[in-house]
Amino acid sequence: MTETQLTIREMCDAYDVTPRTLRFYEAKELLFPERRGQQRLFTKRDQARLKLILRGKRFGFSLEEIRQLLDLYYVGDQQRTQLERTQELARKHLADMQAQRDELQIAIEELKEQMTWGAKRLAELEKIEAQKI
Amino acid sequence: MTETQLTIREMCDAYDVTPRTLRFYEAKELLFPERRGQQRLFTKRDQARLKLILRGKRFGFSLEEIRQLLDLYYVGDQQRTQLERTQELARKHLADMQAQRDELQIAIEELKEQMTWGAKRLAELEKIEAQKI
DNA sequence: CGTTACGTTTACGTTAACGTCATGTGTGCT
DNA sequence: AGCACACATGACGTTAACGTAAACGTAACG
Repeated sequence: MTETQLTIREMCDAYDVTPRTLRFYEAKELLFPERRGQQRLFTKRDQARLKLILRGKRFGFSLEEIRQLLDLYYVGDQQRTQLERTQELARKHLADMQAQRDELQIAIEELKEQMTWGAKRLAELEKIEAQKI
Repeated sequence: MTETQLTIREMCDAYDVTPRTLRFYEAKELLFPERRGQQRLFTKRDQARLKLILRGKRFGFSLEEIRQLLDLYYVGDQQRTQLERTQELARKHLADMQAQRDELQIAIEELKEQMTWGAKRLAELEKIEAQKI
């Protein structure tokens, strides 16, 4: 049975990060590993959070932004005003992400065009080289 | 007729960047403004490049990555090997961007789910508050 | 019992991408 | 001529997100 608690090394291997990074995230209150003596033990919750952190980073969100968003996934027993604030924040991020996706789609198509153009140029160059021989 | 050459200030106003940023991009060889005496004059080409730079940044690419990609849009008269190298680089970036888009789509859907869940919680809390009154 | 492996804290170093400040120069207006 | 003003060039400062090194604890292994 796969242990639900991971040591720092197992965590690093599993998610391809360094120990320094995990300690840094803990210091920034993004993760809250438990302790066995001095050792850190990363729970399922920490693992889920780390996945979200890494994903957020790939989308260009700062750690501070991510920290606030993480609350959304672990609401549990919040006050009403806090919950409303979190929802509002989420709305903004959602809009951000949708805009980013749309713009990304456009950029992808443009890049594809440029590449087919480049491919044509290459084909021409090869023809010319073939003639030289 | 809208002048095709922009001064640094016009450029800043048009694209919402600071002079420092434009000089920095020039130092990093991302832009190549001409000179009238000492003054910089940003050509159409520089403006197009700046748009691509800003877009690249929004997608989380580093300036160095962007610099290399910009070549793709200004191939003109490259050598064959250089052109091939550029195409290869573009393929990787394209794959990157597509993966990013797909992952982004998934994250968007997940976030939406969390938000409807949060909305339900909010509705419950409001019911309870209404009863208290 | 020494040492090897893994973990900890503390502190200083590093890189990217600019911001900020001091100082100098050319340009047009009055 | 005098002056403001936009722009130029260094040079140093700043922030985020870690890297790296020093100095120490502890558990297992031969």
